[in-house]
Amino acid sequence: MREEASESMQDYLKNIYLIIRERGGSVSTSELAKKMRVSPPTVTSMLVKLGERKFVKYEKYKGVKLAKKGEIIALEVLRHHRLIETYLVEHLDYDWSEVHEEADILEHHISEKMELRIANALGNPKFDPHGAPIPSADLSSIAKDETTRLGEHISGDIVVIERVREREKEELQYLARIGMVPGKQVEVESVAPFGMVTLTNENGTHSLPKEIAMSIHVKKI
Amino acid sequence: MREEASESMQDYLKNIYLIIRERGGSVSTSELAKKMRVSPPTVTSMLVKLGERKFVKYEKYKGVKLAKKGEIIALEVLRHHRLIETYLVEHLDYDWSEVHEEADILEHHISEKMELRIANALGNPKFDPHGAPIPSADLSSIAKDETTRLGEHISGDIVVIERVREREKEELQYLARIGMVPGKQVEVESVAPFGMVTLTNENGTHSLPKEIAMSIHVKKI
DNA sequence: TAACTTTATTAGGCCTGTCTAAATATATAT
DNA sequence: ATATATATTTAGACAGGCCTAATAAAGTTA
Ligand SMILES: [Mn+2]
Ligand SMILES: [Mn+2]
Ligand SMILES: [Mn+2]
Ligand SMILES: [Mn+2]
Repeated sequence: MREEASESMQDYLKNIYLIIRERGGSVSTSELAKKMRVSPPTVTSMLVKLGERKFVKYEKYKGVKLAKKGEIIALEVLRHHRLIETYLVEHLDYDWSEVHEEADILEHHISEKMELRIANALGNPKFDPHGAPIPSADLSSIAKDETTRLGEHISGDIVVIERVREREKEELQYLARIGMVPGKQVEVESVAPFGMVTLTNENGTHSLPKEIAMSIHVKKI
Repeated sequence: MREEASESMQDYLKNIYLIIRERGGSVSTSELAKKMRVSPPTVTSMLVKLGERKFVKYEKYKGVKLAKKGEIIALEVLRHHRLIETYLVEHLDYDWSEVHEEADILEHHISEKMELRIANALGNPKFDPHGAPIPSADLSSIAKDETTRLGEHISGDIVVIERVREREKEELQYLARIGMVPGKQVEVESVAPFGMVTLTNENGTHSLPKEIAMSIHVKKI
């Protein structure tokens, strides 16, 4: 399946999937251009091509959504990505915060056999080291998101971190350093009106910009 | 270094290196075209490009050799290839005979960090599962070949297999099945004039075409 | 709704790696 | 040494993925 789409197409499909999964609706040319670090005309011409090949539903000036074929490819690439990240952390001594780049390349190049061997070596995990759900081997399912965002919580809430979304490596390293990683418990101390959240965890008290707090998924306890 | 050459260039350089290491001299257009499964004009234009970028020394109608820059890239890619093959066998339950394709792709896509982590996980091996030498981390050295070819030996010689060169997967699987793998001892029973060698190992007696016997490197004991 | 701003598409071009067909250089055989 | 065969290069084309500049559509504001 994935071999039907070039590496570049696979990345477009994956990114369309990720944007829509996070916030629904459809994806605009400029949004995709920004995420893929490519010019808008490049996106337009790729969307035309992906549309012709029935990977996406694209209507001029109206944004793009995935067609079934495209969603399957997106899930396949995402499964590879998240399995690779997990493998690098569990078996090759990578840090949580530094696996992304490597996985972003290798996701397109491992065989189905290697995917299987990696998944087996890991015991078929359902989540990657950031807490992101790994699509099932048959690509039929991916864990539903039942979390809230740390940035939505109010003073006094006590939560457990379930997931930290992809961000710049330095940001992730900082969060790791202050103990804001999946599995840790955090209490919301205060929420300032100008977008700063103060939190306490086992490491002490820390303040984070709301944007960062919104990229941390949690469950209230 | 390797990032200066495209994936395709890396493969040309690697294959030029492999041909010259095996038999010296220079490499012809048609030879390379055959090895790379590409048309001769494609090779010509690539050689011109590699020459302009000082990766090779190429003279029209006279074949190609590697320049220093090109040799370093070839060694780097080869190190990746052989480390990956070793890793797949040692840690991901691949069979000796089925690692080649995977490594042929991944060799271009792993980072220097991953190379290092893989090498460490393996204890910095000097040889891959086929017995081929792995270039050193600084690419300054690669084990000298001190073996003879099984196909050169005469009746009565007793040898140990040191290396089995890359061939079709099915051929390697057959050799594995009859116990012709690195580390095993073999006695040459007879050498027929029409190019058939008969051998005895712990599995019994087997005949191999001379061409195959020539791709098995051994040391006489 | 008219003017202006923002977003998206069209037009045209470039580079890489590949191909086939035609031309030419080199090697081989009579 | 000439003719023939083989190997190689040149010429010209194409698809993929990207770009900038120009144009046009959609959205926003007055
Ligand atoms: Mn990618
Ligand atoms: Mn897969
Ligand atoms: Mn390769
Ligand atoms: Mn390397």
